[in-house]
Amino acid sequence: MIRLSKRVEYGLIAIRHIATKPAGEIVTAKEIADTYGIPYELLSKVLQKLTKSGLISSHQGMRGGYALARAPAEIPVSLIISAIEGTRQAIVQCLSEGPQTCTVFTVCTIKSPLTKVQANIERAFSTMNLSEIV
Amino acid sequence: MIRLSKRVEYGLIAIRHIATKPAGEIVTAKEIADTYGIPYELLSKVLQKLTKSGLISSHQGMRGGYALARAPAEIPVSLIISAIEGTRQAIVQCLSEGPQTCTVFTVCTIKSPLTKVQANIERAFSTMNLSEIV
DNA sequence: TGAAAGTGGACTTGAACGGTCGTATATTAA
DNA sequence: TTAATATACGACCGTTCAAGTCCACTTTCA
Ligand code: SF4
Ligand code: SF4
Repeated sequence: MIRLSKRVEYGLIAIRHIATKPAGEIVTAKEIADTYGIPYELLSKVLQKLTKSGLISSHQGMRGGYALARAPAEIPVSLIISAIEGTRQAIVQCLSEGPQTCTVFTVCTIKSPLTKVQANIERAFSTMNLSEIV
Repeated sequence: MIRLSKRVEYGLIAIRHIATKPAGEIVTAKEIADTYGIPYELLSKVLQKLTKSGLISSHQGMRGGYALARAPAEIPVSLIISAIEGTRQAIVQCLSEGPQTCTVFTVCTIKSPLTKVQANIERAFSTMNLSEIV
């Protein structure tokens, strides 16, 4: 079906939470987890992925935590999704894992229209940035 | 992630195949399965669901098969998806299984923007009909 | 009557998701 | 220097679901 993973939802909630704070303020994973009732360990994983892709910056050690690495307007939702999902972010297999991975690719008659749908969805997510959902 | 199920893809391929035939011509599940290399039993289930929702008509017995029940322009892709997926066709849980099913619903800060995204996707699928993908 | 077709339920398998645990490492305050 | 607090990271577990398979039944027509 067409469903966002919980990780993506948690990531969106978390990065939005960070964005509501004064710029540069550091927020801990625990604070976010407690605020929204999200499993701490799972949220940590998500925040680490967002860190690795450069959307937020991490600060280890005591008094550490996370802060935005860019302005909210510079963070499209599409980047958040791809940071968390890695591959598997396309509506159909052949568009994310490659044509070879689908056994019916050569005779498939719907990949062309679905590619257009995919483009529409991508555009929807890339034109919406963090500042719009705060 | 955001992915169409294989059932939906098979359903789209199948119903498009039927639509390419002269109106009223009956096509067997076996013919479709053979043409596209789709597992026959799985395809049958999908066609049965499309039949139950009135998008195609079935004819049992020898020389039986399936035919379109409406004109292609009267079959939006959204109907095909909902016929096959039943529930679980929303981008987030709270929109398809109901608000109560999500443990963080009351404090969730992203459901409002995601509802808009959902509306966009629904519009994309409901404005595209079968005649456009043939 | 029998072959060809749809109907429908049960079942298996594998992968993915959500979640958890344990440990290592970095930083800072006392 | 040390203890507390925080991220980093990999391994692990249980459930659910998608995909596919199997089989028994019914309908229809030649
Ligand atoms: S080739 Fe067709 S069936 Fe295969 S993944 Fe792409 S759209 Fe789906
Ligand atoms: S309430 Fe928020 S977290 Fe829960 S399903 Fe809806 S969007 Fe996702």
